[in-house]
Amino acid sequence: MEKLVNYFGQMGFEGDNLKRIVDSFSLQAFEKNDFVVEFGKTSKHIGFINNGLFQYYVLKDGEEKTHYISIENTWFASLLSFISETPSQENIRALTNGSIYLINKPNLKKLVSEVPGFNAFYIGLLEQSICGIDASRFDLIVLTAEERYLKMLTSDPELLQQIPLQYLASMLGVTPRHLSRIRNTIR
Amino acid sequence: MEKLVNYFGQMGFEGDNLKRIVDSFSLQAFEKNDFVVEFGKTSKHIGFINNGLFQYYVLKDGEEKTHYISIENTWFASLLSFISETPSQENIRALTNGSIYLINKPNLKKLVSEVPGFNAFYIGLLEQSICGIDASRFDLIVLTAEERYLKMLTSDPELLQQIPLQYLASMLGVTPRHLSRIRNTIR
DNA sequence: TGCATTTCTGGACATTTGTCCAGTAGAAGC
DNA sequence: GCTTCTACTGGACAAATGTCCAGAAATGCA
Repeated sequence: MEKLVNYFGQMGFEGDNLKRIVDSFSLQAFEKNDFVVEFGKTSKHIGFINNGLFQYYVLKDGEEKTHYISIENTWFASLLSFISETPSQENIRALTNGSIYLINKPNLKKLVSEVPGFNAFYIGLLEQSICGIDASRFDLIVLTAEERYLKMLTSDPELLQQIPLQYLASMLGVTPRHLSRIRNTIR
Repeated sequence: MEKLVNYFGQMGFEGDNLKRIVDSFSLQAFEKNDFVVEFGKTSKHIGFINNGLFQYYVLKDGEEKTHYISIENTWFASLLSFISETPSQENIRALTNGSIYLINKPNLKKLVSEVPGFNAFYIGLLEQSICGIDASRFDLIVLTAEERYLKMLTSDPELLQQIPLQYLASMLGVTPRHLSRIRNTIR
């Protein structure tokens, strides 16, 4: 649980509170192609990624539409399903072997109401998530696929190196054929 | 402040707590074309819309790109700017005369930390916002403009009736010319 | 009511993006 | 070392979407 201790330590928790928080998570391993969240099932956990790459996607007319990929040291959630306790509209799958520190909703709620400061931490986490998702939504409307690609080149270079271009194309909202054209014109 | 009293009453607040909450807001009127939030300035408030239509947009190459429109009885915010206290990337403007109950951040924080239950309310509001924004982002990647239009027809009929099609086209990510084609093929 | 302004539609053509596919290169397994 | 699989590129053509624009319809205002 080392990463988790470090993370919450940096967030200002210590002693019994830190232990209480860390003990509420459990580390689960996933092999390449394992599902973490499956379409139609309600997601009961959120988590902090210890290592690995996880692909969020939906099947449409038999095709995978990737809308997000998370990497290590970031939070992981099928937000809509977890928050509203409804069946997930998406699949989340391990693209590599990896592991995630998971926590379920009852335990999360307990931390929020019982551990001093955790409530402020959770509000901060929600606010950060909103900023990230809102900015991403903003870019989808305001920027072209080429501009989004250029933005990723500078803002997420480590992600770009790790994931196959076909997934990236899907995230950008274009076909692999077209991403190839975009990459070609940039050179 | 009637709408606000009703709203927070339905949320389970009463007596002194309800009064304390409502008194933290102030009603501000806007005339058509007034700016509520201006590009480059940090947004200091969030609010609850008493009445009116408010357009969120950005100027790109001299053109307005509308990414959202809020209507009465919903919450209003330039989220990224308000939360992260950075200059707004967007303009928000009144499309009609209207008014908004506004609250600033210090007052909001006080309510969160001092009024019993407000903290849970605020977490719920953030969670609801995340669900809405995430679903919208999801649709932008997974659905075509035509599918998004059909979805709005059933999910937001009142909004469709109120806003000019040019703004709707922009929200859907197409030109007015193309929205006209979409509407034509649907008939 | 009538004029001015804004909004909406759709034609003609240009550009962008997708589809289908074949070829190459590199990685993985035996 | 050879085969097999997967990822990536780019050609040729098709389909979707944008640009420019003019006329029609709707709306606001005097």
